Amino acid sequence: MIDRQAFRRSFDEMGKALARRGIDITDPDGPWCRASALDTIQRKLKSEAETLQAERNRVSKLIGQKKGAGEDASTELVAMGEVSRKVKALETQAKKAEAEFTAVLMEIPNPLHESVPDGTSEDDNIEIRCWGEPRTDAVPPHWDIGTDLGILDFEAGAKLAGSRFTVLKGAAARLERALMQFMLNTHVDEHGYEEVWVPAIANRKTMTGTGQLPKFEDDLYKLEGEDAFLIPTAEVPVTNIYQDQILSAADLPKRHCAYTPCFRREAGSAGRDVRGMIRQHQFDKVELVHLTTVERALSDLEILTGHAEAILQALDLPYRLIELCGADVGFSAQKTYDLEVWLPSQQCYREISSCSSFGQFQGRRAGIRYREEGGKPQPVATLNGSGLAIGRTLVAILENGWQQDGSVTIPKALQAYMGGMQSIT
RNA sequence: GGAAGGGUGGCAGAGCGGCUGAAUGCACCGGUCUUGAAAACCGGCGAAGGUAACACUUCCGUGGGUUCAAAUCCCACCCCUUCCGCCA
Repeated sequence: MIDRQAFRRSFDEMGKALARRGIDITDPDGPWCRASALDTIQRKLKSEAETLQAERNRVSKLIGQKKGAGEDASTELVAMGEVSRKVKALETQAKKAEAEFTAVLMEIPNPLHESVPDGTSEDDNIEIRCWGEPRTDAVPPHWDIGTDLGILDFEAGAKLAGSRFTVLKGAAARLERALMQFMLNTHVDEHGYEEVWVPAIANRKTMTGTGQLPKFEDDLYKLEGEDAFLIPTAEVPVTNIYQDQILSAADLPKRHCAYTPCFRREAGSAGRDVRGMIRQHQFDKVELVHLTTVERALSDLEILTGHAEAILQALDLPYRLIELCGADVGFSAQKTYDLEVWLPSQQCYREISSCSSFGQFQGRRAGIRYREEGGKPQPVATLNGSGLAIGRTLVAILENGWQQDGSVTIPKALQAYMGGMQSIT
């Protein structure tokens, strides 16, 4: 959620930062203009209600004193009966206006950081750097590689659950598990993360805290009969561990990594990546989450991104780092880097990790605050990134490790996790 | 799912219609004392909105209700603990 103070005091600046996302800030029916109008109404009603409340409090105290002293207070009692009715009516109105205002604020995305490049589509994203040598020879798509080796079974996945589900068998199942272990171990042992294990179901408040709700309910799997959802990413439960807490500045930065399954309805993705394992309704991911100070947010983003890159490098997978332009940065983020891994069958780079700084946007929504010594509490800055998406990593290994004889070479770093297996045949 | 108990400030824990935004202890901050520290003593110390600063308003799980007045009484819901049932 955007900062209310800043919304009023830096209205024009913030509007400009939002306009760079392609949002029309002059549309009177748009959230930006509506928020502005609702704020005025809300504040007026609130101040009217407060004036009357002050009167009621003052006289009620007087009544108490008079009664205590055995004096007659009937005049005040009658007068306050009337005031009390008015207060109640005004309070209700003010509360309603405040709720409407907040609801609209919740739908306004995070203003972009000034360093984010301009752009109108993903074509305007900027390549920052490349790593590794992309292979350019003809490589079959991973679904053929996996099916031929008998380790990916898309038909079984479809039978069990529907399209966009896959069954992994033998070496593929083990590879999935090996990747999970390898990634967690690397982040814990080499990058200093504290590992957490969290629920894969989150309630509405938690989903709202990180920004998935209220706007993106259609992307989530909702549980029948409960106000709870399957998590689309570990970011949700891990960040919200600190929901409604005040941390000490000395506790920051907090760095957590977590493995969870992730569930996405992919409602708007009909026809995209229908074959193979690139876009699944359920996939595994190891996620990196930072809670830090406002000052450190941007520099910590570089650090976090580096931790994700380290995994790709250790697996010897060619990749590039791109910075998303204004039009492509997600709702809650202020700045985002994507890591894209080379897929030889498609002769292009595909997203395998997304690392974002959220500034105080999530901290404000989720009520996660920190206090400098002797200072006032303020929202923490949050960051997160995939470290990495495991299913897509598996795809990348199958394709980049594919040999002419149909076998797949396993990256050295994973061989110990595979029981010494060097290649899948 | 059934029964009982409970949700109060960073933590622990009183309060159970007005003098309570909340005793007390711990933690924390400032001071006295001390070569220094500890102890002891003195003072301060919740959050949000609002203000130039005050004032003022709101917040004792959440939402309603009763009352001139609610942390305190009533209703509903949520969560936690214990016991029973079921179960990996």
